[in-house]
Amino acid sequence: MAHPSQAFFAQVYDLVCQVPPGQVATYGQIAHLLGKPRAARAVGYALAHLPSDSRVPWHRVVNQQGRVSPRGVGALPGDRQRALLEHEGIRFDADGRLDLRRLRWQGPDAD
DNA sequence: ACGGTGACACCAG
DNA sequence: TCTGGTGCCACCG
Repeated sequence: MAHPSQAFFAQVYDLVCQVPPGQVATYGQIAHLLGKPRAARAVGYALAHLPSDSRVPWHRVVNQQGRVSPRGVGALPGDRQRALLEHEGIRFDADGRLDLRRLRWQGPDAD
């Protein structure tokens, strides 16, 4: 919370914290739930700046294709996200995609 | 105030 | 389906 300037970040974190293990949300979905359907990119920006010691389940947020977004250039971090998800029982196909239709979080009202 | 940047989404070929 | 272009939003010098 805190300074109004960081209000958006706080809202993103609070919402992502509500995504239960074994389920996932998309950047656009988070933006929609925050009342800003066009802010998907900003959601990604917020998660990208999350401190490493954070308890926010950032790995449960994937892109609309159901794949973990490549970070940076050489980037192994994507593998880390995938590993965390697989640890929660989520399966990936040969193309590195998960079944969004089956795993997508239904929103704060659903849980 | 302004322009560049990024873990995106959407649409046209 | 995949790829490239475009729009969008918040943040940072």
